[in-house]
Amino acid sequence: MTSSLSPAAPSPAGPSRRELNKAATRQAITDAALSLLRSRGPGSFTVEDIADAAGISRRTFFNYFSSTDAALASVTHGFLDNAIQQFRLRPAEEPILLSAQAALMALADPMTVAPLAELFTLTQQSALMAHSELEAWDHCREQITAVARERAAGTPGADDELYLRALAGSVISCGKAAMEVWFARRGADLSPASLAELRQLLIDAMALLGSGFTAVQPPSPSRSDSRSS
Amino acid sequence: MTSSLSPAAPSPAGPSRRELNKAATRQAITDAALSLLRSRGPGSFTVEDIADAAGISRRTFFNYFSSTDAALASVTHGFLDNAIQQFRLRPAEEPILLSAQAALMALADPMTVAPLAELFTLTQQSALMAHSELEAWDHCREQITAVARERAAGTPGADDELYLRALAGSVISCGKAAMEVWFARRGADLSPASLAELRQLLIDAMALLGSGFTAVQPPSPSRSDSRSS
DNA sequence: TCACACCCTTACACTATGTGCAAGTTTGCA
DNA sequence: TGCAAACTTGCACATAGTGTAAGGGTGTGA
Repeated sequence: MTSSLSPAAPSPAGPSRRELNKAATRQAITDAALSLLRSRGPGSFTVEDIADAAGISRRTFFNYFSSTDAALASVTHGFLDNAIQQFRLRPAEEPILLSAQAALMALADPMTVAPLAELFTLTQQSALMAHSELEAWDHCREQITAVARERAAGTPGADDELYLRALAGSVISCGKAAMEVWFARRGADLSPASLAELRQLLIDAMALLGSGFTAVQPPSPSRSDSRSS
Repeated sequence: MTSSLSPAAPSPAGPSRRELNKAATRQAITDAALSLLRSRGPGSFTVEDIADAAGISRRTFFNYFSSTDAALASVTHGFLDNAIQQFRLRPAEEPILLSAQAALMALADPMTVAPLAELFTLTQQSALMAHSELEAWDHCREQITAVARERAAGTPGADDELYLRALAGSVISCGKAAMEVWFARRGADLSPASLAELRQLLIDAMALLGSGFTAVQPPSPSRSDSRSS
């Protein structure tokens, strides 16, 4: 774990050696966990297996993650933290649903989605959505609530907790629903056509939410037209 | 655990002795768990403590629940199963949001809400929503999805998975949001006024969802008016 | 360059979780 | 009554998760 390169840190005052080491260890752990998930399937390897594969002690594993579940869920966490970051970048005046849609669009690229897609397929498409997986989504929900709350400080009508929480929760649920449907339809297919379908599903989901789920009865051709690429 | 009453089962062909015993044991476990939660606070008692308090062996505990968390979450599970039951009773033609609202109304009575309210307050108002707690809500989401799917078999427009999952997830999120806000405002207050507020919050939450969260800008007096009893 | 303080890793010990198994007990049924 | 199925229990064991103290790498100031 201790790469002894030239001791001088480069001039661009980046993260310190300690931070780099920690990040590398963290990455080594999740890589090892994913590798074991690929080779043995879910639930058939232990913390010690991961620690051995990552070249660290069992105790150190627990300094980074509280369980094998949590190590795997770091993939989801990374994805969703990314989403939050994109979400924060949106202008404060923009309607929240549009911000969410835009943030999600920014994530529908192969590099970002690939780890999550693989995780989903390897864990049997959310058959038994792991505990930590649910926690990751819930954590994201809280983040969105917080951002919405900040924005609402200026907006007169959107100031109550019910509105904020209900909206944030619904956004998360719809985003999750879109990804689940996509995984169910396409598996780990990351082709441009498949990613276009994912984007369309995310747009459709946000549209459903924005319309109060009333756009059902009329079979309007502009609704969920995701099947035709 | 073995109450030796008259061996003859009563004529009203109710549940068998075995089922009664199992139900009693299950209840004894959750009672013991709740009691320990009250007296010691969350995270400060073990499975063995619960088993001792319930008068069963540690091994038997695990025949009923997979963790202390799960034992406590049975409260939430009971509440939500009740909700699903009410939900199923609604006519199939009724819009899902109305069905959800009606089902939730039926649960806003003291006897039904009390256990959940106590659990919430004892676990610091969802500060660290336990793993199993999240699972309970997720399970309920799946149930609602299933019911909606059955209904959609007849309806032409609502047949796709995205619609079903997004809607069910949003309904759950909004219901959860309403309860969270209520707990935050009222704690374990079960007075008629408090329960009326809960009902209003649930109605408001479903209304928000039904309107696509657009009823924000105009400060219409009919919106979230829950503060005035 | 050295020395010191700090952070991180690790081994060890220990409690708690969760499960398989086999024996004992209760319940259902003929 | 007697048997079969279901339930409980004790035991053993692998794994999870945490406190602690010792050792090694890292930042910093003299």
